[in-house]
Amino acid sequence: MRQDGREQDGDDCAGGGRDGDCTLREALDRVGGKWAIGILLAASPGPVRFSELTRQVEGISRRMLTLTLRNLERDGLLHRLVHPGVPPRVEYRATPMALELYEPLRALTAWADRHRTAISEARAAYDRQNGRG
Amino acid sequence: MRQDGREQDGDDCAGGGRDGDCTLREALDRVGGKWAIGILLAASPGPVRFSELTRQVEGISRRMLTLTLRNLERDGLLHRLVHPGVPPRVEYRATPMALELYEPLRALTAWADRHRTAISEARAAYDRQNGRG
DNA sequence: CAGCATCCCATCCGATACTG
DNA sequence: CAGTATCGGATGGGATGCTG
Repeated sequence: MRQDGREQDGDDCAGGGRDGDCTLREALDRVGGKWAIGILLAASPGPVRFSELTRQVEGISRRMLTLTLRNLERDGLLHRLVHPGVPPRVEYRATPMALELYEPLRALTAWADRHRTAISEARAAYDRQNGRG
Repeated sequence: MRQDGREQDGDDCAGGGRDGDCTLREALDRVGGKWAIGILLAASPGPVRFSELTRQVEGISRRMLTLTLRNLERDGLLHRLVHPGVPPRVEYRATPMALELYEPLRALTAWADRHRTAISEARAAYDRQNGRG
């Protein structure tokens, strides 16, 4: 039931034919979830604590924050550092590998930015053509 | 119930705080699904027919192919051209906007490629530390 | 050939209550 | 503070049968 989001390393990842498609899937699986990006961006400037993340990543539940953090940690995108004591204090820090994600993601953002209105209009046109209910 | 994958244009898209996060979400929502990339890559070199796609995008079902094609068409990433006659003949062609996606996706692929083994090892280490069952 | 309709399961994700 | 445990709804996606 994979509630922990853990997958086998021996992924099938055959789904495309063209080379690099599989590699792309790997990247998207890491970053495509609802919260991963928000967390990584929040952790990029410097280490953040759990409670900071619940505030900075708006709308996230403690459950999804925990699950996503664990996955990012597992993939080596975040380091988790526990400062012993009471109250507990845990810091998450983006790894260099995670910081390198910034560039590719900026490229994607730029694309979305360039075409935002075109996409919006395409949708409107499509929905007008067909029914939207 | 959204079986057609249609979402409102007025997305909440608040989930991050940092600017550009929302824009990034929009892009990922378009391209993050299991099949969108494979289809777009297959359609990039030139127009493809439905049946070609069922072969080139390995593992896809007719259902998911249809759904994903409709979504890509709705977002203006594919043009659908029906040649009347019997048997039916439908061509899908990537739009210029879709072709521009190639660059950002290549950046992501390059990232995944650079760090593939690092990620794999991070996972193995994590799973060794904690239990993998 | 190019779909659509239906059924069903797996996973994602949110809400909530509890804990060291 | 930083989680874990449990439940339940929403969504993604596969299998299959039917149709113009």
